[in-house]
Amino acid sequence: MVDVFRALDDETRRIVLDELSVRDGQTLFEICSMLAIRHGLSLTRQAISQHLGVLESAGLVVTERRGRSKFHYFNPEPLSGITGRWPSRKRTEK
Amino acid sequence: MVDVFRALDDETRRIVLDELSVRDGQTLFEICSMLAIRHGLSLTRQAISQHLGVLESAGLVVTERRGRSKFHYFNPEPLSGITGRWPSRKRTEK
DNA sequence: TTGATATGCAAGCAGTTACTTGCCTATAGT
DNA sequence: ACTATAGGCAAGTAACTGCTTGCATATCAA
Repeated sequence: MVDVFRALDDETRRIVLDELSVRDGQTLFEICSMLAIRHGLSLTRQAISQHLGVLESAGLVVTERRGRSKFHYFNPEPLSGITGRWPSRKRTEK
Repeated sequence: MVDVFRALDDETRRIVLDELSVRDGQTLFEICSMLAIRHGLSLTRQAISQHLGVLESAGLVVTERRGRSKFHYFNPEPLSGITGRWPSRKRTEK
């Protein structure tokens, strides 16, 4: 089980979340193409697969397997634990 | 300049933010005592000083030096960049 | 079945991180 | 001036992280 904070401590993983938040439900190969073409990241498929594993372990990505493809979906719910830990006191609070 | 995500990827640093959000403006030695007594963390002063340096470099802590003491204040503003990057789509959005 | 596609597992390597140890600077009190 | 207090700098080390390479598994199409 990976911590949400650690999962977010990597620009590649953050970009993956960016991409999934734009187009959800992509496969590993689609994500590889996205990162290579649109972000100039020349990583191997395995490297990206490991990143997806970290994101999934942190609950930020949920997957669904159909046939030989695995679809990845962005789950923003764990992000609430971050700002929820240090609730920024509103100035309207007397 | 340290990334906010990296600064948060450490439980000790997160606890420091917890402590400062409860009692702001503590010195290095006060923070050391807090971590040791209330959290059972037996770290050296230098280790905690380095953590404070990371937090300050990320903008999460601002400091003010008076005499031989340095006071540390929690600045939650950089946290807005985290949830701001992946705005959780509200369900009221059609 | 044969071959191509989509993904998984695991070992190894280089760079980074957290922590310690040792020494140094600066301020305050006597 | 001397001592204690509060903090800073830097090198070294053990553990971890991101990435690659190589091989294996599973699904689909012919």
